[in-house]
Amino acid sequence: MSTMETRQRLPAAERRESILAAASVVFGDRGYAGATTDQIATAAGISQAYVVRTFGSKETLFVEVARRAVGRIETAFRSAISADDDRTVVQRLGQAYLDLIADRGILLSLLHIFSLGNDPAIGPVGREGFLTIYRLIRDEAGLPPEEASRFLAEGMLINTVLALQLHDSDDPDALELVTQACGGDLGRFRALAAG
Amino acid sequence: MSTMETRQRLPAAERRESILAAASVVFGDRGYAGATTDQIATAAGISQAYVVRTFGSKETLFVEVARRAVGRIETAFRSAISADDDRTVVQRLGQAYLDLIADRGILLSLLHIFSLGNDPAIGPVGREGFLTIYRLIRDEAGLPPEEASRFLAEGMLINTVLALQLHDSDDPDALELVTQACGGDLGRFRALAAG
DNA sequence: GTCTATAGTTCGATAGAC
DNA sequence: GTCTATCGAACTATAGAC
Repeated sequence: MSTMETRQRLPAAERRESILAAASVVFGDRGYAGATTDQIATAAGISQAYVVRTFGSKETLFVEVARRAVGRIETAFRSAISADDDRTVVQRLGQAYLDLIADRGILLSLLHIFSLGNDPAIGPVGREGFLTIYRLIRDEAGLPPEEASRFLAEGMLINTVLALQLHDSDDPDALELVTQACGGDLGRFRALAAG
Repeated sequence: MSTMETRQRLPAAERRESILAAASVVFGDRGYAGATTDQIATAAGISQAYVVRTFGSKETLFVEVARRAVGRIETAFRSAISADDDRTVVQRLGQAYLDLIADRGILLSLLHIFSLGNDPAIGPVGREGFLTIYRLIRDEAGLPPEEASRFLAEGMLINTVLALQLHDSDDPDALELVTQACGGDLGRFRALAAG
């Protein structure tokens, strides 16, 4: 008897989604060049060849993951902007950004995309995504350029401490820094990152 | 007759330095996994085998580049702290950080190191480097945790717009953002990045 | 101190069966 | 819709000559 459960036959759209989800995690952990289509396939529970077949190439898949990640941020921010409770817009946006930590891979994939501005295929996608987010918080949330810039800076710090896994460190300085980066609630940061 | 100039025989120490300088640029552009020892060798004007021979492995070379980059920041910051002119410490540190853009590769290599916290060999080096810089600006420059954190955040944003090459964009929003990120002097940012 | 040659591995992509 | 098998390219690292 086989220890492997039978592979499921899925409609194309669902299979695409499951591959994108797996790819987001693997790309987030290892970066574009460091990730292999075989690791993504294993994470998605299918064969390596099928991953490539579904998206045409590793590069196309990465770009799709990148666009999805930016789209998730846009959605989360628009929802935060229209929430209109007793907090300020910036507070709501910050909260929304932190919540994205729970979906492992989104912020880390973006970090890797933004670091490859030199790549002829990936660079333009990264620039477009970054500017899209900047315009959203400036024009739709109404933050002046200076505040919008500061907000993005705080986001980049969150991405960095998340990638470095400083929240899992037992160094008191690391925890102090993570606490500052996430606006005070270390426990929440850790819980979201552990998810 | 050969069109290639004769290769120079250098003392080991000098050769190591020239390889490290080349590796810093290539790793900064492509990341750890994306860079090849052959690209580094070409940039350094020597053979691929000699690069590996000199450092034992690509990984060892990358770790050495990372430690050098952190060391450069430490040196620059200590110098800024002890400068003691009419500016504030934060202003001097910010200026010192921006000046590092001129040495192509330092900030970009660091960006890539910080994004690989999950890697068993590279992760610890990244965490150690990041915390070293945090402690320096907190304990030696005397910034309270909140200010130190904000300073690091601004640094991460600078790294990001630099990697994305937004300073070369002709999009007005990109330029506005870079201007904010570097504290107002876009021309200076561009000049430094152009090298 | 530095090179050429190459071994050994890994990886993305394609072909073709079911 | 999904797999197995495999090709060909790219890359790190080693061996050995000069």
